[in-house]
Amino acid sequence: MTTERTGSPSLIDVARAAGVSTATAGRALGGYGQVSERARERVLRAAAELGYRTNSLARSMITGSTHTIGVIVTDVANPFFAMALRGITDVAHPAGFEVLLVNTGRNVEAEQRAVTVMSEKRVDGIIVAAARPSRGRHLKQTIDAGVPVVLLDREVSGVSEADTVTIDNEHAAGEATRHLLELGHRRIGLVTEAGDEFGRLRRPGNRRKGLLPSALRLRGYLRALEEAGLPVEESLVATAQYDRESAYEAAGRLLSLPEPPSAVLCTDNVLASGAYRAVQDSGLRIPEEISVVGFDDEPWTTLVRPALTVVEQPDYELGLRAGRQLLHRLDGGSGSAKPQSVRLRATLVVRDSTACRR
Amino acid sequence: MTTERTGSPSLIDVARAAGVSTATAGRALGGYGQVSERARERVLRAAAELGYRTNSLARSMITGSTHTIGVIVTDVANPFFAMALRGITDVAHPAGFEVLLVNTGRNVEAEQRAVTVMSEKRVDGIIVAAARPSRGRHLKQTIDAGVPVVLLDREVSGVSEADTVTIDNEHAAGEATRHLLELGHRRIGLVTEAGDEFGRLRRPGNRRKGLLPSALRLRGYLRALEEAGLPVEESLVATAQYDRESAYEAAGRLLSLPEPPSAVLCTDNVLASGAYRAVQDSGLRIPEEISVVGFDDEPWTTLVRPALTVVEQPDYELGLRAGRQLLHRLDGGSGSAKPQSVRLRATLVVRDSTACRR
DNA sequence: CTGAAAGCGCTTACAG
DNA sequence: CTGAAAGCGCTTACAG
Repeated sequence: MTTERTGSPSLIDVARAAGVSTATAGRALGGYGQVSERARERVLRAAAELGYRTNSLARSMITGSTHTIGVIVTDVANPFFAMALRGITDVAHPAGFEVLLVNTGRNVEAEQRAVTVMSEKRVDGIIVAAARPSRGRHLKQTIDAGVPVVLLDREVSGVSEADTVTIDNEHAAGEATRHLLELGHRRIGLVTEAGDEFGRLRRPGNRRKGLLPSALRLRGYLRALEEAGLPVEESLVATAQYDRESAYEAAGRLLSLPEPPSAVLCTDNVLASGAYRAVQDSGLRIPEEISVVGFDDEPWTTLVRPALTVVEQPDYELGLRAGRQLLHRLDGGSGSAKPQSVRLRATLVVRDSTACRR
Repeated sequence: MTTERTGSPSLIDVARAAGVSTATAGRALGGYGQVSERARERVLRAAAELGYRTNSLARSMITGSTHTIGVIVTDVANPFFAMALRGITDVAHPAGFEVLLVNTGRNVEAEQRAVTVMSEKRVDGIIVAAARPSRGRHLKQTIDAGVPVVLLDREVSGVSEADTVTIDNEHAAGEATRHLLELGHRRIGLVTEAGDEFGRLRRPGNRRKGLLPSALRLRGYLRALEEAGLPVEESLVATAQYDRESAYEAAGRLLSLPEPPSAVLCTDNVLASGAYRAVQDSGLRIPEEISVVGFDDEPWTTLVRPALTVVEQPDYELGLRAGRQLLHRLDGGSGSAKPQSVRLRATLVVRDSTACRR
């Protein structure tokens, strides 16, 4: 029976109108198999007249592919992820893939639910910026169930089968720290959300995966100090929640230390804006009295005075590469090839907020 | 025949393992209909053991709902849309809806394709920030085909059946202009991407829908000047492409006018950052020698010195309301109720970049 | 090149 | 509460 008024016209309706079988109509419309020019024309005309739209659900159920990739991030409103997301869509759309987006708000349960739902919706693959590098069982299961996963921005312990596209955070933070060391700074403060990893990181030989970017940056900072033969002082590592206000307070704590740092490094763009504000409010002159380094090259960093020295992350490219990685794997070519690991370099951009220690 | 090794286990496999019919297994797993406690337990256990994941495609094909909403924006990387998008996901996810995201890059053809694909994927509804307010046929067709559409941030001519969630741009720009007028400014420059609408807007009685926010802001500016009995000078309206560099140049043109403005209003956050930069580089002191007003309350506006006076748009709420609007319509309650039109107010936040004309 | 038939994996009356 | 059967709208061998 035909669904004439209930919903949208089906292939049956089109086939009937064109005077062919549904098989032929499907071939003409779907661009597969062989169809005579004459049949094709009649089908296309009928489809246009009826306002026919293919039902992708039915097609996907048969073909096994939805041409949809899942993208899971912790916060789309963070410029870093917003840019990465654009990188992903910019490679996905031209390739004929749609993006199913989930924002987890850094909640692992939300991430687990997202992965489940995406599996049920039969996405072809998933790109995920994991909320917690130590929680990866759901991702492992997803891969085992045959859904390719690309880890974005952060590796996850126990998910070694996934492709990985990250930034060399440890090296980047090291660069920034060395830059300050070369300027003569000996007491360098850090504003980070990974302060609680301090103890774990100090234990030597701790090379396991599963650290958030901020923790890796903390490690880069610590290593650079050690290599310079400087003592690491825990009071110089100020922990903040992941928001501007908390970073403001953390930076304030550094500045009011009995022996305050002569330079401050922030491990992230959100924290940097809060810390920069705190330094402004402290009345200290940048860079004469204190040097400041941020992470991520947001537009505002060149608008403030003095312009901020930053570690510039290739956020857009990160997304681009993750998208390509996934599409490549879906292409079948590399179907079950061994996981690829791409690590992009961040660049230190020296501007006016860093200067020699007076 | 069972798909035992080919793919993931199906309901048939679960039913067999649990010793019940697929109908019963489906009821137990899907949470619909009546199932005895005993049967439910056996089914759930079997499903867990097999690692069963429901196939949403099959379910959706029958139920007619995918629990997915399409979201179309011009640029996810723009903080304004990034925030709106988060508003949408924040209301969609808790309600059990996923978001299918398309970035059009302001390209109408991309938008048309997006709408088609989303229809074919049978999204339950679409939220769209249209690329061109004058091009709405594809949206109209979508609505006619039974897919609810909510217009975000911009109305589209000829799509009167859609719900609408916008900001009162004309009023907001008027407020900003009046603020400058009250400070004694008589020559107020505008940096906008809608400069080419200048002629059309000046013709009185032009009340048709289908103007981009920037054009509405231009209109608000023009009206405020007229109401103040001031002549409108075309040379004070500097047109820019939608990027920082172009805004930098446009602002530069204003400043090098024979008789330059004593105040500049920017109709958008991207343009504002470029214009602010141009003023900085001009050497003019803000606000002593020139006042500056921006749009959108980005974090950087309080980081620059002097802090920027801005029109603050409720970007997050815009997304939230659009999401709610759509979900409400999907709830059936308001199924075919007449279209709702929500207009949110933007707020003028006066800071240090505006002062009395000297 | 074309069509009849089977089948993708579910849900939904319907009868018991 | 349970199950056999029909059906959602397509694509895919298979035979002609």
